[in-house]
Amino acid sequence: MTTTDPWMEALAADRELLERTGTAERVADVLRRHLIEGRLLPGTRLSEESVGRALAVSRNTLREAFRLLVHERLLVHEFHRGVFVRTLTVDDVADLYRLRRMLETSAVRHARTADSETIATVVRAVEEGEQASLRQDWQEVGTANMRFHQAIAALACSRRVDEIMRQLLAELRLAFHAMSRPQDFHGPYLGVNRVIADLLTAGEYDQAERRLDEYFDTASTQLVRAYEQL
Amino acid sequence: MTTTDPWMEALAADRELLERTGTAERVADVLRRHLIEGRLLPGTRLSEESVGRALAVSRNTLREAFRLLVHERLLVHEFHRGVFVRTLTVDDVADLYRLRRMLETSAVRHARTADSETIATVVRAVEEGEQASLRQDWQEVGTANMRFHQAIAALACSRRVDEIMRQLLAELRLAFHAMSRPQDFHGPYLGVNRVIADLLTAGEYDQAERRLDEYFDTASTQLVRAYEQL
DNA sequence: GACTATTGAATTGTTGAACAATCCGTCAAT
DNA sequence: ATTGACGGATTGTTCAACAATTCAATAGTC
Repeated sequence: MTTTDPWMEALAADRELLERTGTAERVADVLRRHLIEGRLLPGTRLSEESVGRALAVSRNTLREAFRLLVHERLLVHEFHRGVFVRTLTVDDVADLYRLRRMLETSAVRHARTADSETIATVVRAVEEGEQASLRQDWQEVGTANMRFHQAIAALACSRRVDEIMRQLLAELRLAFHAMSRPQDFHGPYLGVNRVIADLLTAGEYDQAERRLDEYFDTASTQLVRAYEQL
Repeated sequence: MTTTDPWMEALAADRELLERTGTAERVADVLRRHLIEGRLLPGTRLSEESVGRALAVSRNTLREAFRLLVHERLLVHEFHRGVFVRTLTVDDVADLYRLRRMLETSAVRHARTADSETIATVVRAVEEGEQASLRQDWQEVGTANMRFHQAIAALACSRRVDEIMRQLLAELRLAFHAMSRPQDFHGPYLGVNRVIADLLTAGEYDQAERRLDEYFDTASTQLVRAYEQL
């Protein structure tokens, strides 16, 4: 009876949903949220004692959480000095955009193999951005823009690409928060996003890729330029 | 006097060379080497007590090392059960090849901006593979092939791409070690590698990219096919 | 015999304390 | 202003303890 039951496989697919998680992971989640929301300025030192006391976890558990975030490049670790909120260099920002361009344009190129629901997610992100723009909710415009690009990367249908993209965007937020008017780097691209989404639904993948590539030309130089003046 | 001395900058560039490293990192290095060299069969459980005793480190330090390797997907962590050497599924192998194809073809496309030394590294990897093939040293043929693809990815001139590629290839080795005759998956591609390298030195980037894409068509289906029969 | 419940040993999860190693600011000396 | 020594504070690492959980073996039930 325990052979290949058709329903059992459906259950097994949801196996990962009930993955229990330890304290270190949860601590890392909390810190990660604070980091990507810009509550901690780059360069800030996170002392084991104070953070541990604030979250009521032991130093050992906290250090495990720190390791995770260091591996995700949100924190940097200096031996015998502690962990600090990462401060991205101009080279880092340029590098992040290089990687983004590679992943996203490749994803669009392989979009013809993606199912319609995946493309619908892209469209939805654009719509949410447009509505947020009408409300003049620039904060939400920014996160909708992030979701748009996450959705673009998802066209590759690869768990690993999704994961890399998640990390990449989290890291990029460190750069955005360091600047004075982050809105300027999301609002102007609403139109391009719409065009790309429409091209995707129309099946014009080559054109979508070209538009995306042009977007990166302007967006990356703009951000790098702005980031250069510390 | 401590202003912008021309030599001081040269020194500062070598700053990263003296990064001291803690015990956890070194433990992770040791375990990583054993993992990618196939000394531990996938599915093997690494008990904190025995590994800690073997390496003479405390449980806490060992757990920090485990976290790093879990983050690199070389180990998997099951709550209250321990860490195990990862066993890749067929989907994992397919996903790894999807990501490789994206990164490597994109890297080749942007190869025109890479300096000649970076391309020379590709050629060198091919030559080392060819010489190892003459010696019938199939082990070395395999690692030379890995170096070739690492060098291809390096054409993107991105620290992050290099890092992702390193992890990706380490993960792939888990799949190779699980198979009976790993040689079959490196040797046949020596010719293609040579062709791609020659096209790169000749500046024929589009053709190089097309050849690489074709390589992935055959290589990925071959490996997935072989991996399906457990 | 097949299935379920219970028990207990073994392992992991987490904490707290301890000590060594190192960093950093301070102050004195030159 | 530079150097050197001192001392407090922080991190690096280990150890011991206990709670939580798994796993295998046992016994019990139909």
